[in-house]
Amino acid sequence: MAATSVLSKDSMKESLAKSAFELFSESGFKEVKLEQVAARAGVTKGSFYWHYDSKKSLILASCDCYYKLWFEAARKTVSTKNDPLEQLEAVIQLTTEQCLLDEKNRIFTTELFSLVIQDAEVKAGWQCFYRNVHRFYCDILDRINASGKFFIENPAENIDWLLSAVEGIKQRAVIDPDLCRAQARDHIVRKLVTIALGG
Amino acid sequence: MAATSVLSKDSMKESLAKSAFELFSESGFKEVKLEQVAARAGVTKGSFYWHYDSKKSLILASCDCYYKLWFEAARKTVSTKNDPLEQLEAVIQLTTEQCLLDEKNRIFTTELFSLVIQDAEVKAGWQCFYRNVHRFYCDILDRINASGKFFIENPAENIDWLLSAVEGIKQRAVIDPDLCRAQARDHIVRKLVTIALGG
DNA sequence: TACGGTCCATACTAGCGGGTATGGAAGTGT
DNA sequence: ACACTTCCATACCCGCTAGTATGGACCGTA
Repeated sequence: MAATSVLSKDSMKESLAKSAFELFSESGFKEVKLEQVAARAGVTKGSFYWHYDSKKSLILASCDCYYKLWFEAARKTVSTKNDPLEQLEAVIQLTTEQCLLDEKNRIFTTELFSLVIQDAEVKAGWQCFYRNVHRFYCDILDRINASGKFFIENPAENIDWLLSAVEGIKQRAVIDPDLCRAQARDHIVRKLVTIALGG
Repeated sequence: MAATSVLSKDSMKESLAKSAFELFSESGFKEVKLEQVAARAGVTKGSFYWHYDSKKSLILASCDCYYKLWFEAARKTVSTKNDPLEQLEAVIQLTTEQCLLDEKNRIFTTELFSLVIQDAEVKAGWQCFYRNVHRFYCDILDRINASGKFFIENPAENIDWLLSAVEGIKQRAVIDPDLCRAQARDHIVRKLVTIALGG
């Protein structure tokens, strides 16, 4: 197998996953047809099956795509600050914006939760992602503790409450347009920071 | 139309809605087929269409079923206590148990959220239900305030955070079996009460 | 030049499930 | 006794889509 072939194969496989992720984020897993996914990637359904053996494999790939994007954005956001407290605020701000303003994010995660309940593999993937996100936040709290400015007693539990609140906000945002106002957003971010710090 | 016919008609229509609600709570909206719903209610698919004109009507009816059951359980729970603070604790306890122990509840609501995003009618129904739940909790807080024992500054906002946290817990419970331990449950209930009281 | 692997398109199958057409049994009003 | 309504069953249609069968173009290799 030549090097170019390898690249071509992987790139099309990833392109299909990315196309799927985008479409799933607009209409959900069941609504999106394989032909649409293939078309967006520039191939046909027949070719799709050369790269994936089923729709479910594609769904799993699109989840990985989402997980990867989350960490890319989060790490990038963190890297813009030096102070760990500012890092926490920045990541919470990022997460809040995603919940409140990015409807596609909401659609994808909501659909994902349905699947998590129904499918063991999807559940395992989500479980892994959730643990990593949890650790990501905890690391920031640990750095805050190390800085000596604050002392956070139960970082892990605070983060659990933070993540719970975030999911709740995501759902409220679906039916409550007022949450998207800049003022409400800032208020939410401040409240979430308080939760993370154990207040 | 005779009285017996009226009763029979409404009873079968409700029976179909109830059967649908139960099946949806086990496998989700898309998975459940109209034939299953009809069979559980003791009729066939053809008969189903005499009572409902589409699967979507059935879904809406099953949602109403859920909403009704929630308020029945909540009101019953509240009626067992006189002290509004105890009422609050009891309802939060009830809600938590539903989130943590009742998998069917989780499945139904998770599926419901997917639909809320996709369908305007389902969304409107959920919006109405959410408002009523919100008011239900706020009324309890108002009674607590009236009792003079506590003073809760922002009842409405506290309840928003309470409901957000509850939804987050529901999701965490899917992947975290530890939450179902009695000890963890009590801890969560205490924390939620604190949130409701504005702590 | 012959061969085998890669990647893709075209055309097709299969079966599932929402919805319909139709008829019939039982009860009701006159 | 007659028509009429209500409620249900049987049998059927039809659209849709995941997945398959097949063949061909291209590329590296011997």
